[in-house]
Amino acid sequence: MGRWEPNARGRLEQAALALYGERGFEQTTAAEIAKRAGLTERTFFRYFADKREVLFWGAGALRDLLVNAVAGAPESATPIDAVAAALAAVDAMFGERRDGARQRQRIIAENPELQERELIKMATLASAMADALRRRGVPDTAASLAAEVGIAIFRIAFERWINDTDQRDLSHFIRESLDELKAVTAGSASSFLS
Amino acid sequence: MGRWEPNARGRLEQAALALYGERGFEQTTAAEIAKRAGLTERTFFRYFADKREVLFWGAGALRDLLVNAVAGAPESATPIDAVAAALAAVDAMFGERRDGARQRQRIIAENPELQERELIKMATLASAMADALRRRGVPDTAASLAAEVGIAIFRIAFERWINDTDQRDLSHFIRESLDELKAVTAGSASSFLS
DNA sequence: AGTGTCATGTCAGTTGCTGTCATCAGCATA
DNA sequence: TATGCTGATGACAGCAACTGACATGACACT
Repeated sequence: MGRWEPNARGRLEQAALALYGERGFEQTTAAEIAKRAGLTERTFFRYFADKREVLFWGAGALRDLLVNAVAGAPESATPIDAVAAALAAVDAMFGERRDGARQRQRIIAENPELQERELIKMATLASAMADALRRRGVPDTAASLAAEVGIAIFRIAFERWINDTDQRDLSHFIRESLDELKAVTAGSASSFLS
Repeated sequence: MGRWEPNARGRLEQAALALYGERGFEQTTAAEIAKRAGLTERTFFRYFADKREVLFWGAGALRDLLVNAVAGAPESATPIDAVAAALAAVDAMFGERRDGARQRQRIIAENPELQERELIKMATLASAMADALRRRGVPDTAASLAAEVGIAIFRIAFERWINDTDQRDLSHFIRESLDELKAVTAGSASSFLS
């Protein structure tokens, strides 16, 4: 066997998740995480840009998934169609592990710094989807709007899914939110600005 | 005159904005800000919870403005109507000082930590508006959606306004985005989830 | 054997932020 | 006038998040 135990990153991640869950995010120091993983604090920061990033480094893969789904939607699909297809793809990928998602979300919900990081990751996803829509020829503003609205739907659907006591899956809530959105925006609107 | 120069908070804010503008946010230390304001670092942190908050502490007033506008919208107004009215109120309040807004936005755009803080402030606004809508009797999901979508519209309209070279005012872009949203969501949609 | 690479360790330093106690003008009240 | 309280600030010590610089030693390749 090699000089070092294998999978340093994975050990750090596991140790961090365990400690964040036990004591909470703020009450956990980087040195403690490293120690539990059998490494040093310095090495922790070589793998993760900061303490928060442990919970979010998977966002890159999620972004690729969304972008590919948007790009791969049929030519005939409207912007919202393409976004809806992308969200459905997310369900297919992460839909099973609701318990893990719950645990992670509980940790995030307890700490404002983590919520900030989550929001900027979501914004990154929206931005990437908007770019993908523009590559499909969708005009600038429409692309931004469809992507941003799609992420809003995802956030709301995800929250409801996490807190759902039945076994309804994520795409159920996505569909529900999407329909409700259409109902909400169909109203008169903008009359106060004219 | 008193023992202390008056308006410590204002002096700190002014010093911070100046330094953030000159050297950038990261390159400015809390001690430097305090020194320029004729105070100590400790006092800086008594007025502002952290370095970032200097740029965002006005958000409380903005929240009140939005909430009051939503609450004060006529009974007949749909959720989106109420949200649109609230955004129009923001334009009336902050619409004139575009140059200040530009400067502030430039500083934020250059630093991810500041973007995170901006996003959580926006999320707070959305949440407050959603609550205000619920108090009007709007159902749960619809309230969240209308508020979240309203903030998305605001963000996009604000960005376009900041970068606009003509003299079109903020409400112009809000109206534009709102109409575009209606067009975008009116499409078929959700067919991929059925 | 020699040489370079790569993951990790070690150490020292900066900065954001916090807790705690001291100071001292101004005000009230006796 | 004396006394005591209050509220804003300073002074100081300390922790924890990160960063830069350099050292180490197993492994691979030649």
